[in-house]
Amino acid sequence: MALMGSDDNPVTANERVDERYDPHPIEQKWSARWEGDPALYAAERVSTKKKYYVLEMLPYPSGALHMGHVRNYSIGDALARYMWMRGYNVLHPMGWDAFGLPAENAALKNNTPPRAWTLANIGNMKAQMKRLGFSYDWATETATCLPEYYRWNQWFFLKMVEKGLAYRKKSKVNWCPECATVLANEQVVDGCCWRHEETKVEIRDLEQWFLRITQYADELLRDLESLDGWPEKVKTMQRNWIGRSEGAQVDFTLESPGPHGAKITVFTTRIDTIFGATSVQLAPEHPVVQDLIAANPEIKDKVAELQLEQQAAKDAGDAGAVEKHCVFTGAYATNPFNGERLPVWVANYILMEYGTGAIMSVPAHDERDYEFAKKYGIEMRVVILPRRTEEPTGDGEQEPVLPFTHEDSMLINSGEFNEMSTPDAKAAMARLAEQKGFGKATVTYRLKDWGVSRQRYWGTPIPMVYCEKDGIVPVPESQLPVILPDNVDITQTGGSPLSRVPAFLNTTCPKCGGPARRETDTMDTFVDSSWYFYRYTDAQNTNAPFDPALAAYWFPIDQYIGGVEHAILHLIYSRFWTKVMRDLGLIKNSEPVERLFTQGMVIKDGAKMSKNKGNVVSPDDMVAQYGADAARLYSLFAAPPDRDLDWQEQGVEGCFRFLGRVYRFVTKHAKPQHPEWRAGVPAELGPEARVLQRKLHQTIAKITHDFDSRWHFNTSIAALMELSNDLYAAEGAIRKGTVPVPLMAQLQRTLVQLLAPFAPYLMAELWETLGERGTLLKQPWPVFNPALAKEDEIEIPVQINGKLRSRIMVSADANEEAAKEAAFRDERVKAAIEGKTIVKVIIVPGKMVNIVVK
RNA sequence: GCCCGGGUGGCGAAACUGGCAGACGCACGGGACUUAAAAUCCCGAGCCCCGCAAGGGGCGUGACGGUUCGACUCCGUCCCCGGGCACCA
Repeated sequence: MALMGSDDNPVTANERVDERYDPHPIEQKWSARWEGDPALYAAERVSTKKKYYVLEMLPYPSGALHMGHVRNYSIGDALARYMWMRGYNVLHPMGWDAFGLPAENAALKNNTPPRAWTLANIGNMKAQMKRLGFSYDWATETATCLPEYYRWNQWFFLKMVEKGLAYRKKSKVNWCPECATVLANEQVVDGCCWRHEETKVEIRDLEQWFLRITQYADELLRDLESLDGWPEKVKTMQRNWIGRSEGAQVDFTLESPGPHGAKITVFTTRIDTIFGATSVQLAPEHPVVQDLIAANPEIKDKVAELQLEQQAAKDAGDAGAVEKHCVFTGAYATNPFNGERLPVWVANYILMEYGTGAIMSVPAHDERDYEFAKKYGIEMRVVILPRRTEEPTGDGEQEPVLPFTHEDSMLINSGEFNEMSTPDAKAAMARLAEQKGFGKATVTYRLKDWGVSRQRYWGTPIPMVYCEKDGIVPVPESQLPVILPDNVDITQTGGSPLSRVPAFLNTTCPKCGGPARRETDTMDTFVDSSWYFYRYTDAQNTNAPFDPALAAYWFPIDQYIGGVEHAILHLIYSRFWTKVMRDLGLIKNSEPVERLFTQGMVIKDGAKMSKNKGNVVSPDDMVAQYGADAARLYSLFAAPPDRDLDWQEQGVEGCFRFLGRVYRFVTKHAKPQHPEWRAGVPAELGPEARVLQRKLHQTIAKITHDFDSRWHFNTSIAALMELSNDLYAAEGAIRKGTVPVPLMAQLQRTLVQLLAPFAPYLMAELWETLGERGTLLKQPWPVFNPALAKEDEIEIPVQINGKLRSRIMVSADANEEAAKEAAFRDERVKAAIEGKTIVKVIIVPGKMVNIVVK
């Protein structure tokens, strides 16, 4: 055995002192071992342990992972590993959101069939994930494009048809010319397609399948209250999206009725102001407008113009900025509350999609109506006043500043309702309207039913058949899955590609056996991701989407991690689907996710990474250069997980260096053959050893606390760096032999365990170096001893008049008296208060002393 | 316009309940090792001023004001950046 330097003690130092940290052989070695042990990350089917379901949002298999994925999965993986070490039965699955348009686009571009393209991408990305060392149970892997999965989409769809939750209707839909398909409301952003930010969405009339999510609107809203583990921001976004608003509908009778009806139903949240209504306003697309045009053709062009203006405003995504224009139709309608005759107008600021597409205009008490009425010189009538809590100061009614819209008001000029408060009047007026049959209290939602038909190929076929004799007929459950055919020409545009596949299109009616056509639209891919996490609990099941008993065990998901961009789309559909499944009797839980974490974006050079900006960093490059551990470590170290992360390659290098330091320390100081290596740590330690022991216990406390509460892994890793720095600083003491071998062993073992959730490859290797067998993952998490973590002596600041003037050493549990004494004994303090009067001394034990002098 | 985040050294950040601002890392400077370099190890460092130096003083968490013995932290007014919502009756 060759000894190194002359002062190297053979008992304390190994020979591989200068060995360089090369992550690649280590990561390859462990990758191969883990690959050969499929049970390693498998959840126990039957277990006495507490369960923990940690889930990261499943990726779309676009071809390669990006840094956002690496960050997302590094957070989830650290948590999964930690929970394993805490002794939980952990489910940590992964899958693929494998249907969707990019596969068709790629097919057009490269002449590769969508299936082959998608499966190749999955293969590639799965290899990347394995290379990064994520602890997924691949036995539960799910790809939504496989018939084994999507048949259950079809099954759910049939159940929803049965329950009246899926229905077909003709309606105005959002059409993206680029995607050549329909979009859900949720997929339209500022009048443009969510995937094509430059492409304006067109409005088309189409027959579509809809899911009745509005039936659950109230519950979706109400249950947000119970989601304590969700970010407030996401809940607010969902609340806004659902947009519940309580109000009333009131029928205004038309003087000259047309074929579209004799009345105009308006929606208002302020029925209490109805005596102040001075006109009725219709959306340009309101059906009654057709009748009014027929009666008065002069307004036709103007209405068309208003409609165009409205569309332009929507496209611009800046609706509020567009000027209000209106046209008087010449018609009149009667206010049922006071029999008053009101002019009917068409206005460009009234939306057909919301409420009833008609309003009563109350210029004195509504900002928009006020703006419009001022412009057109329409009468304003004040019918509510601020409520006086005290006696009026003067006589005569005080005119409020218009528009006056406060809820805390009192009615005037409103007949029998005079002097009622706004809430009382709302209730009383709605009641009267209902009694007399011209209105009622209603609730309106912004949320619309979910249009799920897509005129695309690469998606789940909708399991319905059209028969000339029997009409729309569901495919019987026994005939599922309706297989998506291969070899479909998707190069032609216009219409669903499946409609050009006769073998698919032509079928027989399940009812009468006669010739029939299949539905050729496919489902929105958000259907796939609405319930995939249930499938993970029972991915191989061929008789049901999953075994209810397994779902009951694993659900709700304990921790879901993903990007905030899914705050409404995916996360609201998932909540809806869970409630439907509950009502189908499949599950007991009403919410899928207990705790939700939304991580920040990965930024580089001040912008989100994107091909356009050319600032993309490839995970493969990072792994090739620094190894998976360093890349993952950096993605957690550079910023707290909820904040945006600025990617700096030199930062990765810093993490790589840190891992190198840990590697070298352990390879140098591991002495598993030493007779005392496994002995207990002595109760009495010298000062140098004690410093290390204290730091160790403080570090365990810190990391444990970070996992259990804040998830500020950047500070966890910083604490581990501090521990490692202290170990290096103690090398002199180690050489002298003043750090007992059992403590050395404990220091290294614990450091490796604490780092294991963040850098699993190297820690597995070092665990072995330390002479340990067995999976690190299944070792119990280190326990800290508060007595050992406690400082004996601490330095505290002494301030004079709030300014730092000195620092003193006191015992950690020094009381006020002791701290005060020590402070006044200090030379610098003495000098600073010389000749001054002491007004007051503030002492916070263990923190500071402040002496106030004059 | 409304609702959330955020604004701290050259940079990423830390300070968890009002108690030493800048932990940890990057970049930088110096030293050790080396024929040399890389790698590694050690030391330094918010800014400004005084001093040859040891050291001393002042300023400092977007701006201004307030509360307090004491404010990155609490309150008020405002500015900037990011995100969400926005004619929703």
